[in-house]
Amino acid sequence: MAYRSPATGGASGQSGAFGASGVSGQSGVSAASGVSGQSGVSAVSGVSGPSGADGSRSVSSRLLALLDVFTAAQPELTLSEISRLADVPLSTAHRLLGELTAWGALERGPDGKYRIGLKLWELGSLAPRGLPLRDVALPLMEDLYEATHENVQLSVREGPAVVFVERISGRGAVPTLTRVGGRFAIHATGGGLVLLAHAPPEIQEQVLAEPLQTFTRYTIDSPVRLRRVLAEVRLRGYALSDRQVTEDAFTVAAPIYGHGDEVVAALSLVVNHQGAEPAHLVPLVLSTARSISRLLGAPNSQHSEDARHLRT
Amino acid sequence: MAYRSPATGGASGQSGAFGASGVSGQSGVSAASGVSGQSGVSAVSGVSGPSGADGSRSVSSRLLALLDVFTAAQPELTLSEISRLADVPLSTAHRLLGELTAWGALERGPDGKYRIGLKLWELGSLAPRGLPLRDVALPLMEDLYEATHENVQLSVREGPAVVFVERISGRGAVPTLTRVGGRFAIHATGGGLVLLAHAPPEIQEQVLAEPLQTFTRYTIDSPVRLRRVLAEVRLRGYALSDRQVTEDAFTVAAPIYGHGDEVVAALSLVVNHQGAEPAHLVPLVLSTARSISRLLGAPNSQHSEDARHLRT
DNA sequence: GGGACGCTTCCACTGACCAGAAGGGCGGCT
DNA sequence: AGCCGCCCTTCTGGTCAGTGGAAGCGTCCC
Repeated sequence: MAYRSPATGGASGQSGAFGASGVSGQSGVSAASGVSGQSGVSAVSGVSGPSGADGSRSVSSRLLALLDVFTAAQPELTLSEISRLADVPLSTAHRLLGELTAWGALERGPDGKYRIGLKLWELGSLAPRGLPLRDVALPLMEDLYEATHENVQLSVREGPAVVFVERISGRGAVPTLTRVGGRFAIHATGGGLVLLAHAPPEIQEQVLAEPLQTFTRYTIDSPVRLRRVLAEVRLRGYALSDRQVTEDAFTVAAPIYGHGDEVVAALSLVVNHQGAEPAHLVPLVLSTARSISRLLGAPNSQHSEDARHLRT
Repeated sequence: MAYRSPATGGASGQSGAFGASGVSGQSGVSAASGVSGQSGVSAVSGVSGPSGADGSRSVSSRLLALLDVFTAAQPELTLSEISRLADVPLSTAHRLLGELTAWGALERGPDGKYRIGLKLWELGSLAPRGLPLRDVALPLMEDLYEATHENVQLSVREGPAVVFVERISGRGAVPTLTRVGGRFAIHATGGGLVLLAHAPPEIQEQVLAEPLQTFTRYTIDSPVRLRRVLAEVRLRGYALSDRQVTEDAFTVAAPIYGHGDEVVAALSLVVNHQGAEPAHLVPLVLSTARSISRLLGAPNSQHSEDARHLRT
């Protein structure tokens, strides 16, 4: 049985939010290796919530734990590394990894290391909030890119974090810390602010209740200010983020609506903060976002009838 | 050396027709009517009944079987649909799906249907042959797109099939049948021919031994001709595919090399076959492919030895 | 040449998983 | 309206498949 104390060694829990690898400062808590519904990063002490507090038990959770150890920083691992990180006995890990490999979820390189297999990538590409969304948005993102040659990003919300689904960045554009498939703190990025502003109240409160990680001296770090900014975002219909992630990036972000006029994603344009002209950029982003919403079938984004023929 | 690569060994498994497995019964069969080989390249056995066979034994295989029922044609399924398709008892499916959902591999929509979750998409995005490859290639693909405004595609080989990893297509470009994350018959597409030409002999023989699915009257349908074409591709260093998939598409494809100068992917440009000028397009594709190879660290693609420091 | 490390295989034990059946809600059909 | 079928959810005991310790072996590093 699990004689190892589960909690103490904070290092055990890996998964969690792997933000930008290079970012200094305290790590983003992570934890939450359990299976409980809420990826409750917040579960700091608080309510006991004994259900599933500890250890992976069932086969499936072990299987998933094995997959969970793969991160952007460590995309290739050996058997024993996986066994240690996932806290699964070596022989069990060996067998399960063998099954995963046979199925194609994992692949083994010439060096014997395990890596995520293409089959899993194919499967993941079926996620409605992933590629299908991207497929609709990409052509219009291309247009925005060609018009500006800046960073164009598409992001969605996953719990209290923002996940980047697509990104176009020219060589001359401002460098950003984001990566497609990567997570980031929701209160810092422009797209995150849009998504948070339209998130359910409980999510907002959850974010507001936790310490706000800072990246630059401009990063929003007080709940009061964040609350005010969110209200502003809702009011104006777009978000601005001035050097809140890196010292030279200025972001304009707008919401993208789905079938039921709920916010399903955010479109953001990241430019150099020097010479940025919000008055010029905001209409560009807003109109592109609206066009994407229309393609997604958002009622409020349907113009009159002139948009009919734009459907593919 | 090192450890044996289990790659092709017993990978047969159930490469299960991933494409349009018309499981819905009903009248949906029409699509596959004309197709002899269907996409089931490997599944030769005509055992239609649920009798015997059934490899689902271990828990993990059932878990994976549950995931395997999601296809591009059916990205959202109910519990009982999944149970039927995966041939897993209802209660078992219910429990396993619950665990998958708790972990984030699946999500449930407001209608209760299951769909692939964003977490799985994030995980899949770590596949070395998926996004990382894409991240390197995309900027150069962008350049090629801006120069031509045609379809630019990036594909890799997975067993005896070709998988499309990235695709840029303008609104004015020729329509193609491909989809990012989707599979296709390897002998028909331009990128597939490149990948097959540089694939291990056993893969080539496997493809040559099976009936070659045809899409147009120009599709290569004889092993003899395919063999000749492959030799030609190796000799010239690029592949041409004239209306072999659709009646109006002309494709130029070139190999992309990795660290060890092995072919890891294919870059293809799809244009309208009318007015296509291979003499003009081939150098464009070749040079772009070579640039990507160089970024990937392919020795033979380095211009001189001064490129040493480009290695990551 | 010794030691450490990592991968693979084996096998007896046990507790986690499987499979039916029952309960309750929703929507379509007559 | 009422009926009926479909679907989802929960529960319980028996059984077997998953578990993991340990040993064998190859490789790499001191």
